Order: sequence, then C-alpha cells, then structure tokens
Amino acid sequence: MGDPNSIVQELLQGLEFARQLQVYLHMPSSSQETRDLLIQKIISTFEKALEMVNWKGPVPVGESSQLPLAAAIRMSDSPISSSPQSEDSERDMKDHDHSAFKRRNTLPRWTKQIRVTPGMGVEGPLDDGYSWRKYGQKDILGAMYPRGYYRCTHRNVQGCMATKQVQRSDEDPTIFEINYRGKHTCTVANNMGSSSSNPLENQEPSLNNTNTQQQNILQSLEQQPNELLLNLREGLRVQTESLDSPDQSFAPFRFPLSTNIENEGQVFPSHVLENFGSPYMSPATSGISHFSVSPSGVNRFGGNPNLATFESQINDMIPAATSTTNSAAVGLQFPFNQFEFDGQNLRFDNP
DNA sequence: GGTATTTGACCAGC
DNA sequence: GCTGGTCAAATACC
Repeated sequence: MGDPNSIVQELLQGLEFARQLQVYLHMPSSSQETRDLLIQKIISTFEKALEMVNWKGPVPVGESSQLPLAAAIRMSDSPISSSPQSEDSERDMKDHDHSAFKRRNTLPRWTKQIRVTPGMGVEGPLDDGYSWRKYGQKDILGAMYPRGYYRCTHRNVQGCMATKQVQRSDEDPTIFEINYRGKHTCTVANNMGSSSSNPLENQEPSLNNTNTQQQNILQSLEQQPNELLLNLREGLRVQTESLDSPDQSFAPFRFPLSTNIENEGQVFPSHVLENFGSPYMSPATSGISHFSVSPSGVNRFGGNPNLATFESQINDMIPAATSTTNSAAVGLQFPFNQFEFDGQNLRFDNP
C-alpha cells in the first residue's frame, strides 16, 4: 500500500474534479472540452490512487492482481443481488477471477441484462451498429443454458477486440445476461461516435449479420416453450444491469445536452433516448433499468415487424441505451467506482 | 461462391 | 483433471 495520505490526496482531488464536472454538467453553456478535460483529470487521479493501492502488499482474496479496490467495490455494490442474476453475477466474478482474467485481463468488461416480456409490440431494428460474429458456444457448469461467444466482425480486418458473451438466466429464462469485453476500435464504432446523427444508418452494413444472430437467439427462445416467450411477438421489456464504463471508456460519456447521446463509441439519436430514457428508468430500480418499446409511436426504430431480428439487436443496443439518459443530472459517489447517473447506478469493473 | 454459424477439439489456468 | 475461452473445419444459409 502506498502512502495513505497520498492516496487520500489523490481521491480528494478526484472528488473535487467530479464536483466541478457536476457543476459544468448543469451549465448548458459549458463546453464539451471542459467536461472532457475534467473527466480526464478524474480518470487520472483514480489511476494514480489505484496504482498506489497496488504499489505493494497483498491483494484481497479473490483478486489476483491489479485492482483490488475496484474488485471489492464490485463485490459490494451489486444493485440486483436479489435478482435472478445473482447467481450469474457470482459466475461472472468467477470468470473475472480465473479463466477470463488470465487471457484478457487488460480488457474492460461489463455486464448487461435484458428481459423480454410480453405486452408490447416490437418493430424495426434495435441494433447498436456493431456487428457481432458468433465464434463459439459452451455449456457452462451449473448453468441450464449454454453461453454464446461473440466477437466483433471487424476483428480480422481492423483488429477490433471487442467481444461479448450472451447467456440466458437459469432462474428467469426471460432474462439474458450479456457480458461485454473490450471496447470497439473498429471504424464502424468510431464513426458512430463521432458524427452520425442516426446510428441506424451506420448499422446498414451489419444488419444481415445481426439478423442472423438474432434469429439464432430467438430460435433458442422458441425451443423452450414458455408463455412469456411465446408472447414475444406482442412486445418486450428490456432490463439492464450493471451499467458501467471502465476507466478508459469513461471519457466517451457525453451527457445529453445535444441531440445525440454517445457512449462507448455509440451514438443514439434523441428519439431513441426518449424511448429508453425516462419515464421508464426509475430511480427505484437502482441499477436495473426498464425501458419499453411500444408499437404506438413510442417505438420509432423502424417498421420491420420481424421479431426474429430484434433480440440480438437489443443485445447490441443495450450498452449504449442503458448508459445514456436525457437528464444531465449526475451524481458521482467517490471514491468508489460507482456512479449514480440519473437514478441509475453505473458501475465499471476494472480489469 | 461468399459469409456466418455450429460444434468438437484444443489450450491455459487452477 | 476440470472448466471456461478460443480455434477451426464442417455445415448452412443467402
């Protein structure tokens, strides 16, 4: 452990920067550059503090290296400990501690949950613009359903190392847990994060790919007769969990003072956020955001009623949709890596 | 024919 | 030896 005073000093500095950022976020006249600068400063101070924490001394049990503080926080602040995901969360921690950690310990990772429920129709693509290619499926010990492994389609061409794992919840088959790893470095992602006002336009090249993927997942749904699932065609509700952004992906957070929202290189037009933001995001959910898509104008993603295409599109879209909001109200709780963001708890896992 | 998915095999850490 | 993650040949789809 480094000098405790120095660590506290760094954390206090980060806290001060965070407060400044909070003030700036409430000032529409403040520049994006200023906010970005503050974000960078916050990141820098926390990196320094974490380095100090790791300077020497053993790490807590369960974490083999790097970021014990973050890991401890991650263990303690799960907002859905009573949800069906708790078991998955434990499994997720196991992954983090062992197999996944040993191979990709430098990649940020975060988990989302989506829930599909009946009641509302679904139209059009919900893609996030990223295209994923399935490269494996594995039966997981203790899990009723297999885990699917996806990587970015542009991995070979552009070296984009983003991957995701999709696994259906044992206890609630309507919930899919999506574990994202790594940030998109592919051109598609970057373009989305820079200028386009409509992410759906950027999705065009990947729609076919995504559709097939969605068909597969839907097929898996349909293979398991379930009234809820059979009613999928009537609608859905999406549930997300563990919104986050790891340290280096913190910067892309651009709180929505303009028409587009951007996170993780993903941009969503305001109408998308209208759909996925309030009033469906309730502070009471504390980390679990419910947002709905209805056929009565609320859903303006398009007119394609092909349900077989939406599920993975949701999977792809969640990272951005759940990390954004129309509100600029941001509360940062330091020194922990948990952010209360418009009623949601955003948590990032350090690798 | 090109591309994506499936699935058994392989690898690495414990 | 067990497990999770990845590879790659075979297969399916458009």
